[in-house]
Amino acid sequence: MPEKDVEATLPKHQRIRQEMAAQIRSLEPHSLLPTERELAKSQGVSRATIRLALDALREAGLVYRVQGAGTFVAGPTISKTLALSSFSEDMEIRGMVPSSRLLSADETPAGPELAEQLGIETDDLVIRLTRVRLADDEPICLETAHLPSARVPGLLDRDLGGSLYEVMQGIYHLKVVRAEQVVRAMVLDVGDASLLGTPPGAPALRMHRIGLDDRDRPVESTTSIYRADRYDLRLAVRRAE
Amino acid sequence: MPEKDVEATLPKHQRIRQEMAAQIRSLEPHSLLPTERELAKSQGVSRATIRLALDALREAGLVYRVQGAGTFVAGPTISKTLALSSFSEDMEIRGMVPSSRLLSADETPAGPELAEQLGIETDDLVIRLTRVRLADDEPICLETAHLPSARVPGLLDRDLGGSLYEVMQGIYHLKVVRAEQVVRAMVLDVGDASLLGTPPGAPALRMHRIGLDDRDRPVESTTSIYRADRYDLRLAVRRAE
DNA sequence: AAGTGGTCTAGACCACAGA
DNA sequence: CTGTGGTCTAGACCACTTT
Repeated sequence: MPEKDVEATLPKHQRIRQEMAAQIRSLEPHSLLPTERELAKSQGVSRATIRLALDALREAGLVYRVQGAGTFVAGPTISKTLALSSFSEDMEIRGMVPSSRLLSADETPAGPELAEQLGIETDDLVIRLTRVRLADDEPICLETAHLPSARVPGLLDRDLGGSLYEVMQGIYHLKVVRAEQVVRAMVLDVGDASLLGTPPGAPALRMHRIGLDDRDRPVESTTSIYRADRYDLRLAVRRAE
Repeated sequence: MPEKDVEATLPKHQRIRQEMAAQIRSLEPHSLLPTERELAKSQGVSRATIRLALDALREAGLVYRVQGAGTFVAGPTISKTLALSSFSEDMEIRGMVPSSRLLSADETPAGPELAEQLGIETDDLVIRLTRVRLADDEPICLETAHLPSARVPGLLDRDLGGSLYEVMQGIYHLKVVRAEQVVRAMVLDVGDASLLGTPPGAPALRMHRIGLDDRDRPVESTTSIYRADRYDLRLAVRRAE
């Protein structure tokens, strides 16, 4: 029962954050929350701990604070703060069933560009996976991932039909916690269009991602091509400062 | 001289954050920073204050922390955390000179869709601005903004050739601090293509934004169409939690 | 074992909003 | 004015790594 253990060892501010998040969903936008001092008292913790929880809720776009006035429930948010997510998670959030069709899986020397992106040598090996990603059995995305072979030994022998992130984390203890993404619009050529089941010349979103682990080391360089008619990118952005 | 006053009234953790950000830029990636306790001592503040500064630096992607080991300089970041920015700011960051060609400016009833987005009544008035946005005198983006007339009285009589956000903030004290964006790929039709100086059928990024002020009230609904060959979207994303 | 960041406490004063 | 969130202190113990 890891479930209970995890909950038991959760820091207080995270537990409080989760409880409050659940409650907030049932409140009207712009309703006033209890004051930080009241929450501290009722939860039996210090105000600093409550502030940690509220900070996270504000970061997630669930509440906003007005100095001198109080803390309020935010308006509805269609999108999280563009949390980094895998294709599988992304589709599950949208209520669809993700699947995958493997087109190719091999190992080659990185070459100059990938070596630079992944922080390895030009002739170090990388594993290259090309997959069609489907949601509810409809092709949505064409994805080519490159991983440094040294970080994922034996990956090619594993089941590659599901979430790559889950395999990376579960088997290799590789957690992608940060990524740099570049998004462009493009039109599909004949080859890509046929793989995605669209007419050639249809628009698509081309996303390139370099994923970094918890020590800021690059662990993936992935290019994804999404059908524009089945996919959009939703993001909540906040002013810096 | 508001300059000095502002600096003088800056909270300590923000001042420390700025100092450290400047120093970090001259350090090698993955170098070890002083410990939080050392920083607290050398800056003459408490550890909690140092942590506030470091939290902001981590949020900005400049450092990462490893429990038990220390705080380190992050690798180079091509993109900020997709800070919310206006077209003008966006182009200036890319080292280009932004300008604007006004196509139309008028006032109409909101209608059901805009009313819903802006939280106003269907027959409340909105100001609609359509502009071609240029960078270094080349058309980049076709932008249609809708603002609730009640929030920006007399806007149509002002100079609309520059940053709308600057006018909103400077004249009307409207600060957009948060936005919901939806990004899609599209192909340009004949009309849009000719305004942007591209062939019809060329790809473009279509971005719709609802901007919210510091009290979470919608203040703009804007659609921007960017030439794919002159514009990409760069974003740094982090894992939630 | 020693030292790091992660969490938490119990206070305090400040700047600001609102009646 | 009162009460709010914003900032800050000076501790303490815990979880974790060992650049």
